[in-house]
Amino acid sequence: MLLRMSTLFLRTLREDPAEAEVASHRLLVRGGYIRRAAPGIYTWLPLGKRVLDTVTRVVREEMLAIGAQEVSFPALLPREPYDVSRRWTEYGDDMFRLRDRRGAEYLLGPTHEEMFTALVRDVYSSWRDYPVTLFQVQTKYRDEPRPRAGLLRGREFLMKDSYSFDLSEDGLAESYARHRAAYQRIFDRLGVEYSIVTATSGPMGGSASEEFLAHTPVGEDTFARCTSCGYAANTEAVTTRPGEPGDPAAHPAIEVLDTPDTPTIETLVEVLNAKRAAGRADWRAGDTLKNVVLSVRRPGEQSSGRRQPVGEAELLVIGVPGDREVDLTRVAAALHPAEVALFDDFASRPDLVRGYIGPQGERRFRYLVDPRVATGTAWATGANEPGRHAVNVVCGRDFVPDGTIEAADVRAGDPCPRCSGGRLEIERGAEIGHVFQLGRRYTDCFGLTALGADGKPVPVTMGSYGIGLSRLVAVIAEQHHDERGLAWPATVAPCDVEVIAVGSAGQREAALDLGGRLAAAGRVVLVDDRESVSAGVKFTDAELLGVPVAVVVGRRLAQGYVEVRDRRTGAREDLPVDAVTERLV
RNA sequence: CGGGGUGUGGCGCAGCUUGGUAGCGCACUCGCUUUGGGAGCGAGGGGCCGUGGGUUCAAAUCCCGCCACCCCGACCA
Repeated sequence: MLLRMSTLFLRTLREDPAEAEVASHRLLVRGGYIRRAAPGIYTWLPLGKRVLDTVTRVVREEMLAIGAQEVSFPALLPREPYDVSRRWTEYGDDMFRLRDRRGAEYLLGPTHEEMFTALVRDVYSSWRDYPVTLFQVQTKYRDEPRPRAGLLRGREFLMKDSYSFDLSEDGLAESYARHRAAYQRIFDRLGVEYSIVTATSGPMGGSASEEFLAHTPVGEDTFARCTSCGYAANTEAVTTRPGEPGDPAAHPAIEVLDTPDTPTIETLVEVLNAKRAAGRADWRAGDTLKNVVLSVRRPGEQSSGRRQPVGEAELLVIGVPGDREVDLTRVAAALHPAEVALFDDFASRPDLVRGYIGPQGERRFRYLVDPRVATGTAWATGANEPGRHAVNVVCGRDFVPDGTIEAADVRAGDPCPRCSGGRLEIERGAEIGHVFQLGRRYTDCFGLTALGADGKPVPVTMGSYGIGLSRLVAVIAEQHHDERGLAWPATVAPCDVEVIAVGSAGQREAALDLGGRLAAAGRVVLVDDRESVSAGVKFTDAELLGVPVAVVVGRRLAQGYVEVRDRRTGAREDLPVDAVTERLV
């Protein structure tokens, strides 16, 4: 295929768009790949459309290769199936909702579990029909609270979603493994650097779940990775190695100290050392027990889909070692779907002495602790009176927590929860794929069963697998660019070669001729045949667009030579015109 | 939802303090020159100055309200 720059629907921008912060957004807009239509909603221009289609094609090929069958649901969906799954209410404000002229309610699909489940129920009935995997490539709609970074988080985005239906846990595990392997092939082919991390399942519900996170500092996910074993997990899902349990009776009795004006851990440590509390002068923040008060709200019934004040807020206190912060993202993941916020209405709870809270004695709140707070460990903590703290407060003797929770922040250097001796490092990533074993959450509520060989119904278990296609374009741009512009991997580039004509009509004709021959040999070629555009503009545009190879047809044409440039390495080489076809085909 | 900021031709911005009927660069059109690293000169086309109201002889500019958008934090492919 031959594209001519003189007629291509493209206008590059010399300056960065004001709103674009991250490189992929900036360069895709400047290079004329996409344009903003509305917040978080983008128009694809010819070059961008080509890249998106290529990414889609690769994904489709790998899905078909594992036996998945493609279907296509509407993006505009009726309310009823989402009532069945309760998501019409549970999805909240992130769902785009609308009414038809009769007042009937519709939504723009944020994800399609319901539709797939109902479809399989309506079409299949026998155990002989299973297993089956269906997928689609569909535009999804989510009214994100904050769209950002161009394609990285849009309100409209293109997604490949697939769903497996199996009659056994083993079957589900196999479908899951096949998808996981297919995803690895996809991302490898597309030149993406990524990690597979264990994840929490979020609002879809279900059990086993892994995310594919592309490595990029502009990603919105943080994950931890072990430097010696293969462990990797989203920080939300990182588990903490429990503290060593000990004998609660082995510690001296509680001792209460006057510690005026010590509202923070740092001041407390200073005072403890100054007073040689419990005969020690080596107190550190990690020896104290910090108690953080949260209010937790369970999601309640919602009738209209608008978010309403729901339920009573429940008070929850979390105990973590004093050298740790409570990471609200992790708490929210642990308590999902409840909503979590820092508690600030201390006036209403005089039993909670701010800055001096301890779990010992009688307590009127639910108390969860970090796994490091094991039975038999002793702590310095608040004495539930203003200006007083207690030492030798022993877990299992002076207080018994109501349970443990993953609430403390995860840090680089923390011990690996899986192997011994391994340490965690922290990285940023953008979620480009998510695979998980849903189980029967949807098949149960839609009554999807298969008629078994013995004439009895067999439950169907489900897996759900997604790839963000439009986000992938942004991620690839993010991982493959430099200060001059994009530098696409060959597999996703909008064209294979850009032939740049520099000079007069002779060069232009030669460039078109060369481009024609490359195209005839099966390459996708962009020829910059623009007249009255200077060589400098053509070179900088070529670097901005990021086609992997450029061929400059210019001053050495008279001697029969052209220059071949590699966008990635910057390498340049003069070649006889006739050798170019051989080299690039 | 909390914090910061911005709305002026397609893009990037100035003008606002001190009201006088809109300007610069890029892009676009025409002509001549130039021609391997964002060319020069000349001539052009294109703007409800986010929106509603108010003050005034006169509002992009001053006053009040509203709306929208962007960026940083809580959510997800």
